[in-house]
Amino acid sequence: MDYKHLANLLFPDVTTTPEELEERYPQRDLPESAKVTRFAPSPTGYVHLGGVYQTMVGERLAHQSGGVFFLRIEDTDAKREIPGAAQNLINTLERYGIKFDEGATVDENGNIVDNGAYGPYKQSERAAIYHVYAKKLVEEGKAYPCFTTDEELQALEAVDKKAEVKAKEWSDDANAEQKAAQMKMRQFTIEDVERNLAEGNKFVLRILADGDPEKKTPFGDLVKGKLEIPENDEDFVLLKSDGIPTYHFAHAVDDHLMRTTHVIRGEEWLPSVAKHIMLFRYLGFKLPKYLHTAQIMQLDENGNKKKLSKRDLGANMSDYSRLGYAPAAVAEYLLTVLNSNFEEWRLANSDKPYTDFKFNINKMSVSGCLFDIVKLGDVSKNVLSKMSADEVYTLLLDWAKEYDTDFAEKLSADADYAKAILSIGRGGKKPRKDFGRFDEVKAFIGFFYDDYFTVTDEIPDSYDRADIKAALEKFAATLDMNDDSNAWFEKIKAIASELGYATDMKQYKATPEAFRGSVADVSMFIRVAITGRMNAPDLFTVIGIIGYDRTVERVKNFASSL
RNA sequence: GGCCCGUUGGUCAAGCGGUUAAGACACUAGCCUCUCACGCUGGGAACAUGGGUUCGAUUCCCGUACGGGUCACCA
Repeated sequence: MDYKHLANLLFPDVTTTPEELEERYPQRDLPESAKVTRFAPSPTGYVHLGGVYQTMVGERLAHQSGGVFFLRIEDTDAKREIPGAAQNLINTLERYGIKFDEGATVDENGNIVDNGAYGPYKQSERAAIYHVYAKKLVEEGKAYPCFTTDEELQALEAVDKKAEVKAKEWSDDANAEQKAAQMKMRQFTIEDVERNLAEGNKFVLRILADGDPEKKTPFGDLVKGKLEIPENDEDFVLLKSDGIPTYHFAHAVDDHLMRTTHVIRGEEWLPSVAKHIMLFRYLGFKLPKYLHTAQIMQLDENGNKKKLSKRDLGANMSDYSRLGYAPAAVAEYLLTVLNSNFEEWRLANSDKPYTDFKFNINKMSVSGCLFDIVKLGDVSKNVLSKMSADEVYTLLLDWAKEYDTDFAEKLSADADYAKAILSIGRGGKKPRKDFGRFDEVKAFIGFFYDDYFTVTDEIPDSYDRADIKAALEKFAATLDMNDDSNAWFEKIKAIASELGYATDMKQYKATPEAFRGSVADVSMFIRVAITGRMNAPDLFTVIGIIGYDRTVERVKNFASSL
């Protein structure tokens, strides 16, 4: 067959040569060790935790090596595309400190535009480039047109839609039928092609696979290690009937032309590497290094692991915004899952930003982990406890503006007051860790605001109401804002003593029957009166923030309610 | 069903032929303490399974079981 002629029939408009493209997209001028990585999502809507996870790997690897990290939008499936998804993705990633050096970006009008010399970075705009290589493959007899329609294929029972296949179960017969159909598709003449073209029939371009699945190719994955994969013998589709490439073809052309050195993607791509190896070989491209990441899983109702999916809490990055997790907290959690020595590093470097951590491919896990929101909570508490009150205030206010506007108004009405509250127990070697997310904050500090203050905890009946009343009245009468914490507490001890409550806890524990209670109980009366709760941060500090008037008012109100 | 990958406490995981099998989260006992949070000291809890190889296997090989992935003109 005259492949040259065939190629011209199929791609009459292509005049560019592969050599010209090589020149247009030259080798990057970078040191040998620099890694060029990319994130290549399809804009199908929400941003998945797994996407951020992969992004962190690519970003770290590129930037730690002095390389380039770029964004490519894989919008080759128009059916699944959601408007605004790319913008949302870029914004979300930015929240998590992920910045691209190059690639698709958002301009001031909110449009996706190119930034860099290796574009276009949207695959939908690269059709002409793919066609250059498609034509080359046809010329070399490595790819061929297939005019078989979807319906015909299904009639052959060769290519079933996934749902149908599942319904009737896989069988060896189905595999054999598929193989037979493939052999049939390979049989055609130039005349067939000319006739189909003349009739205006659409075709897909298929690769002419020369692999033998009985033979294995050694393949080194950066995470999985040495693998053996059977050669590809499937004439998979390169160009769809609309002339847009499939993932496989686009991956080979784009990552070659964009000079990607390390392809980072989910392990669901592992079964496809045989196809990619074949494509790079056919095209004469150097195979990049591959790093297939394990997936983040979730337990389903049967107790089996399942990929964390859309409906699961924590899958969608917007969940973290809504719940009020600080981006740094999510990032650090991801790092604990990504690199097994991150926690150790964190312990030894508690005041450094997580970006100082040296990411190491060898410390990545081979198998998928279960998403653990409890662990996230712990990481988050630690992260928040190390922030300054100002930082927490800013983050909290941002969250509240979106999810609790009333709270936001109160926080911004008196920023100094809010910051004073958020400063309680902050700093020092043993900072308080009261909350891990911003949606927990209001319940914790609400009592500082009169509108939110209510008495929720009840003082047990075992305490004499007259004692409580007396203690509170004495407390209100002797409160002096000039006292330091010692003097202040001495006064409480005095009150306790007057009422027959022990002032020394050891003594009280030794002989509880000798007292009506202890100074801890007296403190509790005061605490409930002022905060409405049995549990709260250090009372002296709380009173200092609430101030004399409101403290006394609350104490008196509570006393008179008894 | 074919092919590929995986399997150390409830979870995340160190380990890379000889260890009392780290650590973190969670749980739990206690200490500290005006309560809580923090912190500290303890505790229970693991190498899926059967064969090899070896003086010796959690570590190496094979099988089995279980789990995951994949088999589209989706990525």
